[in-house]
Amino acid sequence: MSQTRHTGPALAAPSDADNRGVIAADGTPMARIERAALVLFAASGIDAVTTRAIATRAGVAEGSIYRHFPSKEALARALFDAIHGRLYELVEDAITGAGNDFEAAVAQVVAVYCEAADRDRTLFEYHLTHMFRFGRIGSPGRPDPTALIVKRINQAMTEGDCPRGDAELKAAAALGVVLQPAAHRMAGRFSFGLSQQTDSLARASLAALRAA
Amino acid sequence: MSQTRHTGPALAAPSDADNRGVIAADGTPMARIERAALVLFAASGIDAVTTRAIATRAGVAEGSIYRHFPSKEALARALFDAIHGRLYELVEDAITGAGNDFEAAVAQVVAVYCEAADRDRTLFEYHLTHMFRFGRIGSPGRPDPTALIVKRINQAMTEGDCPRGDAELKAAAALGVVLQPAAHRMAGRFSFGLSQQTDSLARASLAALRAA
DNA sequence: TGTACATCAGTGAACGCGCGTTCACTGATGTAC
DNA sequence: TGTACATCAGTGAACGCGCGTTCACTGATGTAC
Repeated sequence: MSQTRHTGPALAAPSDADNRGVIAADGTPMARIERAALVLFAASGIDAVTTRAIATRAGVAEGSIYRHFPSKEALARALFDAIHGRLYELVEDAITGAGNDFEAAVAQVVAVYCEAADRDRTLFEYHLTHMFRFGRIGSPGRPDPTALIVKRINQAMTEGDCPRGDAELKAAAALGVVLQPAAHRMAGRFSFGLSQQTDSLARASLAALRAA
Repeated sequence: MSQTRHTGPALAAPSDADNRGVIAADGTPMARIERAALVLFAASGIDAVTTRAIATRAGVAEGSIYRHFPSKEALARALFDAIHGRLYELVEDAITGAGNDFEAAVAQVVAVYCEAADRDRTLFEYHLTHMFRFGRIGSPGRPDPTALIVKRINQAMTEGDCPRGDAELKAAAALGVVLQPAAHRMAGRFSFGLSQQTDSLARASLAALRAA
């Protein structure tokens, strides 16, 4: 289990050597390249963004991008992996922290997603819109937040905390309760913070989980 | 309200002159171009697909694409609008068909999405993955299935069929219960038909709706 | 401390490939008289 | 019915722009002795 709790700037895991600089908030050229790429990728999608545009926004020469990333695709993947891995840690902590209390685990996981969605909206929306591109299952060793949730649901079913059913389906339904509002906010359907709705969404998520 | 019910091949609205040929199943070059583009767009995203690839798969010359669509982007948009408009009709019919029975309305709408997701998986997944690109709110006159759902929820709240709350949030949560499983299936997390889970998802959707 | 050298982030011009789109042409079909 | 003409889907070679990437060069920093 990870040491880092919900502290630190943005979603970056502080003092994580493997993720050095990824989405860090300091003003180094590398950080500025990452942030510029993130903002543009989130707004228009990876393929619609040129390395020219990234460099301009970051205030560096185009060639500088290639001092830090082997390709534009690798840059995009590094950004995705940073947020994806961070969510894995946060979900892991949330579930572990709730111990045997299933309802608390659900509430904590929902809180993790709501907070992540609010804390760094651009990063979260990038994650949301590029799950289809990078989030396909099957790469072993790849952190998979959903798998943690599925595992916890299976445990809850054997312990009688949740009606039996397909755990993958239940996990998807429960996650959808949180992620779809994030998607709708992104589409301009509403604008309030998801964190304000944590309780409401936690209840809805649990209800969906049990009913599915 | 539309005349067409859940009949006809795929998701095409039969005998709809405005959507002539869009996603039609006949073997005309135009239909083959649309189908080829749809399959490739759904698999790799619009920007990663070349007009070369579309033409090859459709068995036509590259120039032929431009006899039917002014640009690749317009082709992509036509495909999106076809499924989006079709979903609007289906949701409209489902809600109208249920009359004053709110639970039935929820169940019918969920059934619409499950059936659409199974009937033409490629088309539905294209819709799902390109909502972020084409589905931003704010274009007046554009059909908006979600708006229908929001309206029905508001009605249910005034009639006492649903606890009060933010209708947009409730709609998102309820939709997420169905769409996230579709996304997870797409990501390879499971493979069964969503139609088999209609009852289960309808219950979960209603529960989320009430709890949110 | 001073000198020589290695390393490396950053630059910006240049490259060349691949892409969306165009265009002159063809043959089939429809229409006027 | 036959002839002349218009329309239009389809072809495939060609175009040229824009893109991701490369590369020779610069200056700053670190290190050996």
